[in-house]
Amino acid sequence: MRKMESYKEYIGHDLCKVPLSNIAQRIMSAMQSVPLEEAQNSREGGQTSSQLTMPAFHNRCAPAWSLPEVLDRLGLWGEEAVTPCTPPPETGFMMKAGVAHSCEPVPHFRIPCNNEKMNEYKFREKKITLENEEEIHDSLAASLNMNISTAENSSQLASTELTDKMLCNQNTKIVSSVLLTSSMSTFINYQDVDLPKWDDIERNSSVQRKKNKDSENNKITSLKRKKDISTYCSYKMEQWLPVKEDVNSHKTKYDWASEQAESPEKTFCDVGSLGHKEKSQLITTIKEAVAVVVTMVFQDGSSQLSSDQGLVSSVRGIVVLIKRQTDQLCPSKGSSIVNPIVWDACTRNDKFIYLKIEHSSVWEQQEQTHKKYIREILFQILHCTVICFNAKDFLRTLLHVFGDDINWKQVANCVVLDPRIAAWLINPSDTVPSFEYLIHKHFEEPVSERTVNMNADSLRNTLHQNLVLNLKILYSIMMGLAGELQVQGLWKLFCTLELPLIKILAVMETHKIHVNKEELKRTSEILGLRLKELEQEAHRAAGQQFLLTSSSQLREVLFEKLKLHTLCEKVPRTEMQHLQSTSEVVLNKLQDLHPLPKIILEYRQVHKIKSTYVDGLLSCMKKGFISSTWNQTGTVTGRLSAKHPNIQGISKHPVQIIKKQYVKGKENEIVTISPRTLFVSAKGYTFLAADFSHIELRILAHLSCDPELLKLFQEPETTDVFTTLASQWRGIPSEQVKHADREQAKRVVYSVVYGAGKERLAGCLGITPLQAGQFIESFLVKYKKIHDFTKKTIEQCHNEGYVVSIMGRKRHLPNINARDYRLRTQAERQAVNFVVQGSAADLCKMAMVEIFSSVAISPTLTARLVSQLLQCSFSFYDRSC
DNA sequence: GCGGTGCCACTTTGG
DNA sequence: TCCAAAGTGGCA
Repeated sequence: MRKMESYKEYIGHDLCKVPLSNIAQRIMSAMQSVPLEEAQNSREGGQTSSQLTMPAFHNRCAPAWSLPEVLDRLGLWGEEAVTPCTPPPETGFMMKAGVAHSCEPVPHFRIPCNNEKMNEYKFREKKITLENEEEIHDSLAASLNMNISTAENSSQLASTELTDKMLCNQNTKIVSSVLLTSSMSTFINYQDVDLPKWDDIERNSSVQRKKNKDSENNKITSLKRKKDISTYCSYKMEQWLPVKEDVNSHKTKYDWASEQAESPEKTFCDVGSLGHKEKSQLITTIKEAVAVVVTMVFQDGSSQLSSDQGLVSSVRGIVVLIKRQTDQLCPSKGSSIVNPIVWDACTRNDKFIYLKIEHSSVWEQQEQTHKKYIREILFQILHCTVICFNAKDFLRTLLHVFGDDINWKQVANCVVLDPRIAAWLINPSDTVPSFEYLIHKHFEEPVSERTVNMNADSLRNTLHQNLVLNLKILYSIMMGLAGELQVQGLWKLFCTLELPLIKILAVMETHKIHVNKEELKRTSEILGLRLKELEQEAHRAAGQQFLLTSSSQLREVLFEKLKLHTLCEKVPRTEMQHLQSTSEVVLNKLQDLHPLPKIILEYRQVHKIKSTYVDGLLSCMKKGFISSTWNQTGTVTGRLSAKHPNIQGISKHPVQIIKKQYVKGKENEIVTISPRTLFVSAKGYTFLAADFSHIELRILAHLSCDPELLKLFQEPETTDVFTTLASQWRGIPSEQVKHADREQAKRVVYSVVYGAGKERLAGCLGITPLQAGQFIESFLVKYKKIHDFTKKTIEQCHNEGYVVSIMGRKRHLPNINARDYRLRTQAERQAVNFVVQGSAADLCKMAMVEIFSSVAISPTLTARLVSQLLQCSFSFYDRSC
């Protein structure tokens, strides 16, 4: 949400006239550097090139995944973007369309690992390198040049040298430096020395980052109070030494019980107990750390690593494992995950600290001093590579608790690794419900904690010990998953899309969306009254009382009492129990035979609005606003999902309610209720909705190369594909196509593309199955290559066992070779759907990441980027506008 | 009889 | 025998 005045300036008028910053100009010229023809050639090239061992779809992904380039290849840029234009000679942003299809992404990061899988992977990579050396060279140079040239003004050659160095010097690479050049590239890409800095946080390349880090710290230190009050310090420096570790303890694979319980203060150090000197020493330690592993501890004693983590409990503190050096990992046999006990022996320099967040009853001044120091530490932690299970929750808490001191731009700059997301990316059918589940999965042994027969003290000791051990395990699991991601070719996707998205979602969740509570309550009453009326009408029509919301009771009335099924054709059955369905499709069929079905249809519509969008929304409200929770690992296709409320499912279409007037002579009033207008923007602001246009269909056109479908997008007069299709089918000019027609056309297209049966389509369109069958056939004849694409995808899935999106997102479909016809065909449809829907998810996430990083730089750039990116499809959801 | 839980049917959204 | 979600209420 931006200030209205600013957006009017940028969007309301001619965007081309908006002056651009230096870096924005570079981006824009790079966006324009690939002519349409060339882009199309590369598209065809991508289809025919099959020398590589990777699946064909994977070949399409660009090694340097810049959004403009990917979109270019999909024909997603507007006219301006495809006009040939020579970029300025000094630009480090040249895109080479020809390289786009040729290889899988080359990861910048290596986990020292000797297992066979890794060797095989390296071999494969080497093979690719030899075959496409030049292209990879160029593409890497292109991707890295953006990072380096702006900061160091170096040539392409210099950056390539750096790349080589990085690739050769694998065994000693540390996580943080790697992430600077891969996951952070999204943000660093936009760097320009000419750009005004928006805050004190450095946001430069790895080289400059280091320099700035030092000066940043000096700044922080200078902010510190001259005298630290540490009167209640009872612990000294020695006490935040590493926990005692038993080198011989790896006799069993995973022996929790063998760890001796120690006193909690020896386990990890509460930073509140440190003296002045120790405090600054701690800051230095964090500054030099290669990574930090963090977890939040809640009031009820649970942590982010507990399976029953504090749902209601508030945050008590944060436990941090400071990794001072990269571990010399000793991989266990047959597993890419390192045995934590073995690994334990190599980590003597690690430190554990505890940061108290909760407000206690100590003197106000001490509290302030403490908070200031905690803030300093967190500030420093945000400069490290942070590993956290459910990192989004951690970042959101930081924004919430330290909202005055830590803003979203600082969070935007940090590098977080979340093993949950890594595990989900490897197997998207697995939502990875808890950390314990993750351990269980990777060590294949039940995890139990020794908590029986203990007094309060030893119980606490054990909890602390477990926490320490869990943080170590978390680190090693993350390392293992990183290796696995590389083996699977998912590392770049993880770093460039999923990791930056964590921060975006954390920031999104801290935003408050205001809701008109009074309006909601009023609406709830109106709807309640209408429901009562409809209930009475239904009882009269049925000739008996029954529960309208109960499908079984309705089934009884419709088919046993009124026997309506005997008056029409076959009534569809429910999926699981094969009972006569009472769904919308059925009720639509029955509505001419009896008044009851129509009443039920209206009742359901009103009931849905009341329960989900009005009362449901009220129950999600906190102090007059709502904020959805976003789930990054909740879908198999890579899409995001939202809950409490599901903001993606808020009804789009307004509903008209007859409000009866109980005053004589007064006419009934018709009230229009549109759930989306119940959200209100703050004064002086407005909601801006921006959307890709026909993204899945465009992806389908790209992947299938169907000439008819491509034509639809290439014809300049075609503004909206579904409107065009609806006008063709109905034989009316496109101006006369209603919104409902367009929506129907959309559903029909997707239904047919993804393999809907004629019965389903017939129900959807209100035509006979025979007609529907004919329609499907003619559609697939007209768009012949879609069918070819579907066949090819299914075939590929049969061979490989999985399918891949354009950016390498994978979905395994074990049922693809099932004997059961039903299971097999379902897997086949899912395979086709995943390739397209997963690719759309890739692009949407990429857009989010690009837009988010550009917002942090300049609204002008953002406006240009958004408008081009989304084909200028804006709408304002605010009645005041 | 009461409350919690899981499954199912149905609805909304997105494509 | 379109795909992917979340929310609600009934029912066992």
